[in-house]
Amino acid sequence: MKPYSKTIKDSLKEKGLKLTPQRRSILDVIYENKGEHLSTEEIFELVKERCPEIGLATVYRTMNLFDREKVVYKHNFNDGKSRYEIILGKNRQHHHLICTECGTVIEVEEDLLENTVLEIERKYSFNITNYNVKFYGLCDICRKRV
Amino acid sequence: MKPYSKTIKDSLKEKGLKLTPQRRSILDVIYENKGEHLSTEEIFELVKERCPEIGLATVYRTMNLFDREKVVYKHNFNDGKSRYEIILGKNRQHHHLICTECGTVIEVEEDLLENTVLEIERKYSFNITNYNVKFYGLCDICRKRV
DNA sequence: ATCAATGCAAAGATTTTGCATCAAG
DNA sequence: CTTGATGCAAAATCTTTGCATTGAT
Repeated sequence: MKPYSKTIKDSLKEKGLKLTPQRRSILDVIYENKGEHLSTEEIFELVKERCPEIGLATVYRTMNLFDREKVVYKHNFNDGKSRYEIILGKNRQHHHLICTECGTVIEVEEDLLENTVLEIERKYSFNITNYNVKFYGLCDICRKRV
Repeated sequence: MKPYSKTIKDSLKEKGLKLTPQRRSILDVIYENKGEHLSTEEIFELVKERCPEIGLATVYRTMNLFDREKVVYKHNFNDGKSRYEIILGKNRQHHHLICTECGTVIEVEEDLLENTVLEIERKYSFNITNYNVKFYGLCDICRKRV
């Protein structure tokens, strides 16, 4: 049993939703690629290897479901498509450095704003469940090249 | 003369690009709506009022140009379209609280990570030119309602 | 039996592109 | 005149939806 299965299955069942073979395969794929930021099409291709009858529309529907249920985080790196990252255990995202020259995305693992969250919540009367930071600039290679 | 015109015109000219009437009108519109996050279509509609012959494709092309030239920041609030915000003077963005229930976007004016930027730059060998924080959660109204 | 989930194809929406024309240096 | 910019329409993407069918509970 994959480490995510129990909790996700439960939280789906609570809402009368099912963990179908298709959804399980998608979950497996995004778990096994937890370092990547796969697009819907890429997930579709990978899932097809183990579940050839799946349709692209199902992947789109499932990713929307997983986004609503906070199983994944939906990223936008300005390449025209949504990209997804599984949310594991701790409920906060990690963050990204995005090179504006070559588009490379580098993960940042720090807990950047844990201290600030409470302050902002109070000041703006807003209940923060997650946050995400994107840093834009030049990666090491492009800085030397440009 | 609008306060942005000088610098932007210069930085365009340096690259052999022109500040045409269409581009100037777009600039006027996004400057006059600096509190908003207008979509391309919305910009198009507003620009048409003062420049009726403009085509939608020109607005798309111009917004891409302005994004590359760092005249605007291209936002994604997961509503299916890109939304733009003019970048004025100080080169850092402000940040946003996004309600996952109703989609409301609230501006956060704090300087959140100025102290952390240098640290991250060193640690990841990355030259940060801008950053953006999105906080997700429930706004005051939705928290009471849901 | 019921109700959600699926696959497929069609439709929708946003964004990009090809091309002839226009405008400025 | 040369080169970028424009407008229009067509094309290209990505994403959603309608509908008949399937599959669990």
